[in-house]
Amino acid sequence: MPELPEVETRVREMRPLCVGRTIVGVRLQWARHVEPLLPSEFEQQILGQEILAVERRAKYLVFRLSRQDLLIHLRMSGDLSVVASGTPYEKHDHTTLGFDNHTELRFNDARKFGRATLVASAEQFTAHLGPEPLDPAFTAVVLYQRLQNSNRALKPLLLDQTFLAGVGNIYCDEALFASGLHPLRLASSLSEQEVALLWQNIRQVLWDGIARNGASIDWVYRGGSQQHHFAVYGRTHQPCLTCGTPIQRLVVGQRGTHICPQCQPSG
DNA sequence: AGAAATACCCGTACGC
DNA sequence: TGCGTACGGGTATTTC
Repeated sequence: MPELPEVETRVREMRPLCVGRTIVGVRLQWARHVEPLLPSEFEQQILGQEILAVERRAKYLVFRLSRQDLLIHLRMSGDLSVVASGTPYEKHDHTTLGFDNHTELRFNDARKFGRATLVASAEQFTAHLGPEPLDPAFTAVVLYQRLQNSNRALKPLLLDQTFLAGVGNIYCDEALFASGLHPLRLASSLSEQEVALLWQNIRQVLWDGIARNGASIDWVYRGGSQQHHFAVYGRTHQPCLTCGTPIQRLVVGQRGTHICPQCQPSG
């Protein structure tokens, strides 16, 4: 369940392993990974291009290539790694890019939700997305104005990538809890004070996630400890860390939602 | 037009 | 044990 912090973690991990590499080989095991291009088109276009930079926009990893941009979205279960050429393939290694130094970038994606999109311009491709929550330009005032313009419930709005880019279900629940806001509150009903708190907490939970290298959650089924450091997400029926009230799970906009009914009054 | 619901996937957890 | 089923999650697409 990579959200902004998990994607940012991968960006930082991939950057030193990918920048400066030239793509000399392609292996596609799942054609739809590269839609809307056909595998043959994808391969023909990407071969020979050098990776100039690795960046992030929303939940996309952006690989700046010689002539194009490659955007990788991990969706639910995707993960990236760079391994030595010849390393045996893992079960769900669907897309592999071979580099000029005997290493390979492997896109493992158990649920096949991810995408590797080759485009002329990442900016154009992501133009419809909302502001970056960690960008200095994203101020509390900007958030307040955007919330004022909406009649929707708070949570579905925060998850709408055209409203705000990079926040997913987990960090959304965490930010709302930290702000004492009920997920069904009407966006435009928030006071300036409430928005200021929400703005601060959105950024805080994201920064915290990045600081922990996105390792707070067992996202992509990496074996071992399933420990996480969240206050409400995944803590249904467990006591609220603030007041002890059992955490409730409800469904908001089709999404599992975790709240403390005491700390996040619906009224 | 805008908002809500559905489709896309499959590993996992659960019930019988 | 093994089979069947519900569930989750981000976003493009479809429906309301």
